[in-house]
Amino acid sequence: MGAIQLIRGTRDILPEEAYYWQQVEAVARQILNRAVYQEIRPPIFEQTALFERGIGEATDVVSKEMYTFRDLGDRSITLRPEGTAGVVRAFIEHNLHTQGVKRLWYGGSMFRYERPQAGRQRQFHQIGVELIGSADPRADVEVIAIATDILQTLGLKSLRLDLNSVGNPEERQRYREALVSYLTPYAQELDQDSQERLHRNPIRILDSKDKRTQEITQNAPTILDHLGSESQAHFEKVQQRLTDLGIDYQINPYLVRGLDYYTHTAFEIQSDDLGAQATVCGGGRYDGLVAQLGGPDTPAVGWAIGMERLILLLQKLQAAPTPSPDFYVVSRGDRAEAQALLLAQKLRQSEMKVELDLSGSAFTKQFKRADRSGAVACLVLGDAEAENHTVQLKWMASQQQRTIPQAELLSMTEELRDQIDLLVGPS
RNA sequence: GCGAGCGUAGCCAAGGGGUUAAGGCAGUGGAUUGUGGUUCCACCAUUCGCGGGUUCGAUUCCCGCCGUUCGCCCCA
Repeated sequence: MGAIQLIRGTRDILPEEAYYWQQVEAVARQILNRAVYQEIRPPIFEQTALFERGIGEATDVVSKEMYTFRDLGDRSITLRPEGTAGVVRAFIEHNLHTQGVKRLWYGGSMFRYERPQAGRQRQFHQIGVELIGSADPRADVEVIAIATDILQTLGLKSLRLDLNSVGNPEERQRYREALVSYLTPYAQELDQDSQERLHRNPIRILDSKDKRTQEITQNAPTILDHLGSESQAHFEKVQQRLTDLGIDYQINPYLVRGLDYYTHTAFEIQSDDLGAQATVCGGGRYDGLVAQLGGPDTPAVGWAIGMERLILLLQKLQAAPTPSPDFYVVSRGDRAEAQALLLAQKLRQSEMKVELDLSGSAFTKQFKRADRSGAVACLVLGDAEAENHTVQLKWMASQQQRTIPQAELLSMTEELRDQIDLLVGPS
């Protein structure tokens, strides 16, 4: 068939699902507002070099997952694979560091060329925060607390917060060497992937799912043993403050994040209900990134929530309500139809929810649809009503019906509102 | 990028080398041309993801492609 279909790894968010998106956006907005985070909207595409420099050329994201192309001016353009790099670029470009500590949030589409899977798409959406300009451990805790607040307010339970410190670059380098020398004698026993990672990215071996590899790494040195006293103090403070706030976490020394810019605190919030793509929220501190991208040396911490994954969880928790109008307007005959349209418009302007039947079919059919729409009441206009400028108001549940002048109906919207709220509750 | 499973209507599906491709839900029309939720009737896939092959004949068997699901990898 000739119909054009959507591109692999993309999805249409249909009205039923859009309900959940709006719910998440509303909750997130509210909680971010209270913490006085401001929205920032960088472009969806940037110079390729931004991501290469920011995320790291050797990372999977940059080396094989970017949507990169040349535009007509022969510039290398990349659709953003994550949000932090663009936000930091904007932070530097507009000298936002002159404004002290900046608390920013963003939302929108990200693009990665990956094999689609449940909870993993090529175009996906994130909401993220960046707290730029503070090295205080309380900053780490603040952003984590915002994330857990959002998730909790949405009703999500049984999520795990995994916490680790990846130290500073020097500590990580020392650790890397220690790990390689520990693993090298076992090289032949490691699984295929891990053998390849031994020199390219040994830290990743720690979260291998291979059984034998896991046995070997059981006794491997951990990053936590290689932290200097400052890093250690920072990490301990973060833990202490999390505990103060009553936020449960578990230390996971194997937690490694895939983007190069992370320093010190790294964390993930995971769910058991998502299969292989368990991470709903991931983030951490990135003290080197602002300088790395040409700005003043500025510490920062942030996270991103995966909207699709979050919504998968939400959908398991609660069904989306179907929207139903206050009034369903039934009409037949030219004059009546014209008056019905006008009446509907006026009622909407008085903040009533009104659905107008456009079919022109028999009243029986229109009432059938009115019933299915879940309307609280029907407004009926036929030839007789059109003639007298009246309308029949029929309450669906009680089947009580009376004839009212249209002008009167419009002047009693307050009472109608009260009555509807009484019947079905405020919407 | 690799491995495995799946692909019959808007949704859930039965079927199986030979022409009528079950059924249910939803939808549309009617019984009921001015009044709903029940009921009854009718309609609703010239076609079984797409392309090619085998065959007298394929939706059914084979191959390729596409999509999707699960896992690996990676991450949100």
